[in-house]
Amino acid sequence: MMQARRSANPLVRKLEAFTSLSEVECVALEALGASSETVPSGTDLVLEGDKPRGILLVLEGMAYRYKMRVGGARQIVAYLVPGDLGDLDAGLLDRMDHGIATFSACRVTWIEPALLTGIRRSHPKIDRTLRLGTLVDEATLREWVMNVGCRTAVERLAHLFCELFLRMDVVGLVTGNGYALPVNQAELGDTTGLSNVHVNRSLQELRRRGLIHLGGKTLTILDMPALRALAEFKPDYLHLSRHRAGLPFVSVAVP
Amino acid sequence: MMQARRSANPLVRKLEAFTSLSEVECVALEALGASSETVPSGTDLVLEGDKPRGILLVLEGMAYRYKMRVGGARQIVAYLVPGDLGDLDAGLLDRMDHGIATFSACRVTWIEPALLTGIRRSHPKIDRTLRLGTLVDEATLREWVMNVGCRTAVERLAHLFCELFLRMDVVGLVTGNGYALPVNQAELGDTTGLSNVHVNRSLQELRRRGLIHLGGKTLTILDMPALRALAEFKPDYLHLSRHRAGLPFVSVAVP
DNA sequence: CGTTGCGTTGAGAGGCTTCAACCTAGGTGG
DNA sequence: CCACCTAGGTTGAAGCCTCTCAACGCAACG
Repeated sequence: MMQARRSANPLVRKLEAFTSLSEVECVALEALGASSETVPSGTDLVLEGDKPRGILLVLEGMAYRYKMRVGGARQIVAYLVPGDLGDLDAGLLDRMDHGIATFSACRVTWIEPALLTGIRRSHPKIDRTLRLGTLVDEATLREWVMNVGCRTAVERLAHLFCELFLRMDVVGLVTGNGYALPVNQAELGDTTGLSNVHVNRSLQELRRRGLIHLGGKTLTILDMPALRALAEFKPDYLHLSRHRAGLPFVSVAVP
Repeated sequence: MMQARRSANPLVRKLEAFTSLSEVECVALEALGASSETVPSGTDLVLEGDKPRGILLVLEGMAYRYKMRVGGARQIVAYLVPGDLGDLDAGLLDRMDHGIATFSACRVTWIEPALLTGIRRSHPKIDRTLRLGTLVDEATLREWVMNVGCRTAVERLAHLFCELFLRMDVVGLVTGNGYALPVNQAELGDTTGLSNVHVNRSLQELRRRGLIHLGGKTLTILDMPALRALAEFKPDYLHLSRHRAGLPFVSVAVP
């Protein structure tokens, strides 16, 4: 075994994509996932206007941040996959300007701000890496503005699938070039600024070109180079220095 | 005079919109703008792929963050107005995933990361407020995803103008419901994901409805309530607790 | 076995883009 | 002082990408 056994805690797995952690640091982080709760799909974890309570950590499942228009239109502004953490400094805000809900059943935990602060103070490397994670979240938002701002429907979906592939791979949730995507077509529409009808047609286009297979809430990427080329996907904004993001077909299971 | 004289440093003015600063804290911040350089409009301050050098602070003028597509299309993903700071933790990144350039002639300064770290360590309130500023930057990005994702052309422009009004007002750069907007129609298009032609027609629509006046690089808002209603502008995401953001016509000059 | 959620398909409408031309103001050089 | 040049704003026309509305299929489920 060249590689150390990977932690069961997705936050540890994610941070290890940015840096190498010591045993002590891993243990400190593992404690964060100790007590967790499981919520069904479609649960509102945070409502717009709420006072933030603790820092959300997703351990299993997929969730999303969203904003609503008065007419009922919804814009999904971020996906949360296992290992993703809510805003580190959420405690500074008096009220949330957006909501968070679950795509699928999720195992989540709410971290006491003081607890996290303590860990960050006693483990500078963890602190640095968490702050780096925040920068990546911001970079991802910029990429999403780009996505809805100047890509076509097919390109937007392709880009989303490329991004999620890497983010899921980092936490070891890609198997055989596929990953769980418990998101229906209407939700993909709210993500990409498209109607559900047009999402449907664009997905057919991606399938017809032999780029993806999407069924049973699992997305499989059949031709990663072509999908990346179509989306003009440049993974640098995810800053996964230790992860072999440049390789077209990256999988965790490596000798 | 009920109100203390406002600092000449826009960063101080901005932070005072979030919290009240002591004399000592103000002095510490003022030092950051001591040495500045002036750059002409159209200057590339940071190129995509660059290694970040210092933390950018805009003192005068307007700049923007952008990303390019290979075909030459450009997406502007953020505006930087006086008082706006680049990423606090930019030093953590090895290379920038986006560029920064100036709309107009700008006075800027590059802050030594160690200097800023020192100030943050010795002044906890400044530290908190700067981190709050980062949260607001992120919230603004989410709002921009919303803007290009699910608003019409006219609504997108209206929303942008409402947001900039408040951000400029916070640093005392609104006079008579107008502010400097040194951005041409093609650039507004790259901001909102529209063609320059359609920006032109949408601006005409806003003028025709008597909502704005735009000429000579100055934007004047003629009917703020109507403009806000059109854009569904809810200023909460800017978290300007101390600023009277809720008022339709806010001006700095107050008895 | 009806209901419900979700994917799929068709047809028509509309918002926005592209291309192209033209206009205007400001700056520069002869 | 005027001719020219350039950047940027404006307008028209044609087309297409995407939306809306509506219907239908289908599998899961009580």
